[in-house]
Amino acid sequence: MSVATRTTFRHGDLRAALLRAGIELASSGGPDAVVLREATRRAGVVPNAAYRHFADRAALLEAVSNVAQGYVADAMEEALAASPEPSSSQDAARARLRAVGTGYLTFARRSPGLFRAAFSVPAALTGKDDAEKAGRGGRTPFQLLTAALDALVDAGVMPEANRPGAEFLAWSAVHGLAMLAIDGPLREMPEDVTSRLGQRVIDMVEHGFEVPPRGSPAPHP
Amino acid sequence: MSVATRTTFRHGDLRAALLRAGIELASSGGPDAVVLREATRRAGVVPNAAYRHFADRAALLEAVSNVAQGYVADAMEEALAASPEPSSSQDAARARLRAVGTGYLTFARRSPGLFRAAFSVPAALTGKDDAEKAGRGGRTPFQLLTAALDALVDAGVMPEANRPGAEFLAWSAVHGLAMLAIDGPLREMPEDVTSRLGQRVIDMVEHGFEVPPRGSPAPHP
DNA sequence: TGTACATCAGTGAACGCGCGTTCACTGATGTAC
DNA sequence: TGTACATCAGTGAACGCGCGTTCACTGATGTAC
Repeated sequence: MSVATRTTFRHGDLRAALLRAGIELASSGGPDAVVLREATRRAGVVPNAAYRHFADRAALLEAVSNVAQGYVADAMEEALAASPEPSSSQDAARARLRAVGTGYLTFARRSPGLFRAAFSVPAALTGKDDAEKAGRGGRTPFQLLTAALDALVDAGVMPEANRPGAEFLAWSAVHGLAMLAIDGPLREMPEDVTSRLGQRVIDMVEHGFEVPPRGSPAPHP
Repeated sequence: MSVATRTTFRHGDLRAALLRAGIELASSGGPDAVVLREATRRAGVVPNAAYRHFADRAALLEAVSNVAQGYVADAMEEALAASPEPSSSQDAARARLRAVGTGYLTFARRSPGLFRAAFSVPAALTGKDDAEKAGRGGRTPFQLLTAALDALVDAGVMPEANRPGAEFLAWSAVHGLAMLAIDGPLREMPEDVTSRLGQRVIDMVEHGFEVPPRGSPAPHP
């Protein structure tokens, strides 16, 4: 694979090489496949050399997770770019939220191993360094989601009363579908079925956000 | 823990003992903690004795997963029993669906390790033997969900057009929340916050199911 | 009711595996004078 | 511009660990006559 044939004693950029190897490993086998020794093997280096650049295996895994989260952000931005021109500011806000969900699901389907590395590793998610998780646009998936929800409120599509905690409702819905499609009962389903389900999950979230909370007066039409 | 002191050569019921040990292990460490050698240790038996009762580690894990799924079914039935007396058949149908979701989430919060063993092990979910996954009421979580959705249609609460695939929409929403609360960013949140989020996720699902699908005429009031 | 025998649950010992991590080292690089 | 030296990236060897699984066995049990 990417076994480097080195002539120099110094590697050059071992940290980057290990990270790249870690990403390859996560891609094909998920977070459990991110194995220090294998990463050093692929970088053409002795196992303990990794400790010059990562404190331990968990640190490598966290770095991989951050990169993967950046990719997810990219997928979200791509989905937004691919969405049809909105005819109103309300539609624009809706399209933005849908793109966040669609990008998340597309990435999960396309790179299940990396997806799990991004979002199924407790330590990685707790890590504070937001900048490391950003995509090319400079924002993390969570920031993109938050901004999309804010825009939904600003456009008057979502009642303010629904806003608090909304990121976790939206996240739950798409995350659950992603997990069921990767590990669970949807694993064997053809892609067009799961992607239709994805759009329905997003519909459900959208509806849920537009409806005023329990006990509120209905908005006038 | 449950290290048996045996006087007889025959164990008596080693299969059950291994299964019990497997459940203990999953309870405290999730599916990865279900380790053949440790299970035999706890059963007071030599490692390879396990092979008289399980083909391999995966078979033990699958059995643990099935038992755990039975527990989830029990939690759902308990949630239903605890829900307030419905005043109409519509309310009864809604309460049934809510109980399914609430039981799922309650179990995930109470037994995260077992929950993951139940629903994050591909092989376990694909296995055909439904009876093994049933709770005391004789039904599996998936069967309870399906029945609740059917009841929702029968009561006229959910348009028939929404019915196909609805189990995966509902499942996704609560499953995602459960996973985020176990492994993810909701892990550190106090229980009352996550349980309120749980109810909001269920609200969202309920709303989503009652709204006619895109492009359909609105139902008359 | 008593005995011979087949069954098969659990034993004992060992296999090969790969992992993360620590230790004392060496030798290429970049810097200060 | 040339040389001495400190730095520190990568080496070599080893550690202890626990795992799943296979093999040939032994001895308690239940059954057939």
